[in-house]
This record gives sequence, C-alpha cells and structure tokens, in this order.
Amino acid sequence: MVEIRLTNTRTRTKEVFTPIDPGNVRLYLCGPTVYDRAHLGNARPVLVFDVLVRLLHHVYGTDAVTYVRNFTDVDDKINAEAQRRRAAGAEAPLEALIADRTDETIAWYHADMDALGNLRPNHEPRATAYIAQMIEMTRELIARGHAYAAEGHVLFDVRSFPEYGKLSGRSVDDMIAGARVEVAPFKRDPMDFVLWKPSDDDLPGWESPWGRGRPGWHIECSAMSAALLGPHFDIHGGGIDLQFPHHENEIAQSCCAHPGAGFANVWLHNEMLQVEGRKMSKSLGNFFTVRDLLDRGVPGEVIRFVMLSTHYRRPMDWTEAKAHEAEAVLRRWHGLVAGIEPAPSPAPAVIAALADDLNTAGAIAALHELAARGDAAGLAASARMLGLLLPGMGDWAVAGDDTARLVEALLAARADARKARDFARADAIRDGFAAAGVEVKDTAAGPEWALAAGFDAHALARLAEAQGA
RNA sequence: GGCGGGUUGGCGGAGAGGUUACGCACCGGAUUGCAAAUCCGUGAAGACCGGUUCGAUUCCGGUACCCGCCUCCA
Repeated sequence: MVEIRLTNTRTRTKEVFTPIDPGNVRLYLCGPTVYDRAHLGNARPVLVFDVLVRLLHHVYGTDAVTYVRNFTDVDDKINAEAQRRRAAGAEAPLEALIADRTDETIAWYHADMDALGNLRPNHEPRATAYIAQMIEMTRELIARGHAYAAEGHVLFDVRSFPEYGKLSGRSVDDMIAGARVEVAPFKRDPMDFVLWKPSDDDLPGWESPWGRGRPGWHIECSAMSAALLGPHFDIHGGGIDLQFPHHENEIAQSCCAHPGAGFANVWLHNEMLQVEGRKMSKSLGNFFTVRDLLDRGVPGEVIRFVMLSTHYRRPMDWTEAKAHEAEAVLRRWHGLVAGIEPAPSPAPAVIAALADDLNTAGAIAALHELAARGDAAGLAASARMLGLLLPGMGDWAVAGDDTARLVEALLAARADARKARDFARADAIRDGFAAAGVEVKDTAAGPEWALAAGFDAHALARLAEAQGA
C-alpha cells in the first residue's frame, strides 16, 4: 500500500494520510459561485484535487473514493445579475432569471474544467437543493446555544466556540483589533457571522422559522458536506484565501452542530495564482478566464501542464513562456507515446512523488526521465496519473490531413532540390518549416516530421504556395 | 496592527544534513551539403547575518526584500 502524505493546514505539518474508511475515502472541495466564467485561479484547486483523486483511485480503488464539489448558486452577485436582466426588460420571474444564469454558468464551468482534463466529481450539489438542510442545521445551532436570531437574521456566536480561529491561527480578539468587519448593531460580537438573512421581495428567498430569507455564505458547505459525506470525512480543501473566514466558519458550524464528530480530518489549501509575476486582477488588466486561454488556442492540456509544474502550496506564476515550453514538451511526448500501449502500471517514481504531498513538479521530472530513457509505455501510463496524455487529449498536437499533405509535398520538393544540388531552394524550404513550426528530422530511413510549439498553419500554406508544392 | 507564503544555477522548478534533481537555454563533440532533430559531454545555485554540527542550500534565530490573507474572492 502506497503511503500518502499530505500537508494538513489544520496541524501545519505533513502527515501520513489514513482514511477513516479505506473502502470509502471522502473529500470535499469548495466549488465555484456560479455567476460568471471560471478564471484561471479557479482552476488551480480543481486541478490539485483532480490529481489527488487520481492518486486515491490508484491506491484505494476508483469505487472507494467519494469526491464532492459544490456549486454555490445562492449569492448576491447572482442576484444582482438577475436583477440587471430584469431591469433590461426580461419578463421572467427573478427565480427563473437566476436559474437561467446559474444553469448557463454551470454548463460553462463543466466545459472549461473538462477541457483541462479534470474528472467530474461523484456529486456536484447545488446549494439551492439543500436549503432545507441548511435551515435544519441553523435550528440545531440555535438549539445548542451557538447561534441566535436577531432582526430576521440568524448569527453564529463565535464566543460560544473556543476553537474559533484555530485553523487560520488567529484569535477572536486579534481579529477584532485589526478588523474591517461590518459591525451590525444586532451582533453580539463583531466577528459573529450570518447563517441566515432576510430577503425582501426583490430577492430570492425561502420560508424559514425566521421569516422569508436566504442562507449566509458559509452554511451551505457545512450542510452539503454533512448530507453527502457525513459529519466526519477525510479531506476538505480550497484556495488558501478560503482559510479565513470561509473554512474557519465551516468548522465552527459543523463542529457545533455535530459535536464530537470531527468534521474534516485533513485541510488542504493551495497557494494563489499570479500572472507574469503579479496578482491577477481586473484592475491590472491581466485578468483572464480559462475560456479566454482556450479561445486563444492554448490547449487545455498545456494549461494543465503549466499549472501542475509548480507545487500546489507555492504561489503559481502563469507566464506565456511557461505555456510555450509546456507545449513543446507535450508535443514531444505525444509523438513518443503515439500508438504505444501504456504500461500496466505507472512508474514508482511518479507515484512516490505524488504520494509525497502531491509533488506534481517532481512527478513531471520523473516523466522527463522516463521520456529520456525512451520508456514510452511507462510514460504513457504514468502521465495519466497527472491527467496528462490521456486518450483523446492530444488531438491538438496531431497534424490534420491537410497539413500532412502540405508537409509531404514540401518534403518531396526539398528532396528534389537536394538531389539537384539546389541548396538555396532546399534551405529555403528548411527555413520555412522552422518558421512555420514544423520540425523535420532527417534520419537514415528518410525524413520524419512533427508539429512543434507555435505551429502556424498559415505560414505552412504560404510556404507551400511559394515553393509551388 | 494580526496571520501566512516566498527568496535555489541565465530562466523555470523539486528533493535531501554529507553523494547528478529535472526541464528550457548556453557551450563542446558526434552527425549533416549547411541545418534541424537526436545522441554524448561540460559548466552553472541556494537573499543576507549569526547559531547548532565533523559537515547546512537543507535545522534554529535574526535582518532585508517580494507576495497574499484579515472585506466578495480558488
């Protein structure tokens, strides 16, 4: 049995992972709020968990893993978009406009994450389908003395939970000292957070013991994880920015609603994404979505490779240079594994790297070594652990028939020129191939060719025209 | 103010208290009509200051600089 070690944010140490039930390893990843396209940063935790899930599948068996990732479809940004559409003349009721928006966004999300080669989770609960469970949990928290109703709101009483702040390493008093929190007059403590809030007629709402309203941001994950994984499960994760307040609040809610259950054993947090060395933000103009990259012709597999080439607990810097380098590597690897039957099992070095706190960069280094050794079958089998070189994934790296015809014609023209010792023409074709991103290898058995990074079909067509090929 | 992350060779980026990371680039050689690709090979590091140690880039303390979170955010 492979020993997996993971860095647990809760204990701040790298620990040997021991499942609660090896027959049903359970993980929960905080999913997107579905108000817009997923940006590149949204993809990072999904990729990290995808590799983790593939590793768990390998170690415990595909059927022994339950992976849950939610869709947050109750949110003020969604409401604002729906209200904007109604103001713009949409006739449908607000709830229908919201459903349209969230359905549309979920479809985008699926398409984008699929394009990056991510497995779909076993469950993808929508918050709106678990309102009853959220209300029930809120009632339970009030009954146990951890929450109170005030002016249509229900608030969690952070002073009732001595562990509050433990995950993020802060005390309630410290937080208040540097606080920029909204201090509503009905809060007992400035750090108390909302479990339920009232909705007026312009907002979606559900009937509750506290009047018509909607849930606060954090309660959904507590309710959905409990409903689908139980009150005690193995791994919970997300971006490090969720550590506080979201995950801190989840812990408070879940532990107080289910005393003694334990909630999540291991907390995994990925560091943030940067772009060309700077924070990705709309104001800096370097903000882009996964779809933006895909539409610009960056293959999903290339995005995946770049994202996995930095360890998840380090800041990841997205650069054009990395994308270009990743493309070159993947093209080479696709060429190497084409038509090769993958080995029966992945290379031990790759498994060992991944089992050591998901060292994807180390695993990629091990893949390089397999490639250098010419072990195509091993490379093919091992790359799959990282969700790379999957069947059907490399279509982008393979030349189409039209391209193949042009290249073959040009190669024939070059061979004629060389035979005639017309080296000027032969060199022109050679340089044209290089400029178009076609890599030609002259071997003893004749020329072989492949598309290189930056392949340009138009440049190739122009070359063929110029050479009359 | 509080909490956290980072600083490794030209660039990217890992692990390990003592032995080659790995990739890209560079340089030399083989090969080629010239190249490309390929193969072989060389060189190149650990922000700064202390401490522990026979020995630290790796552990501990401090300094500097960069980044993030504390407000919606993966």
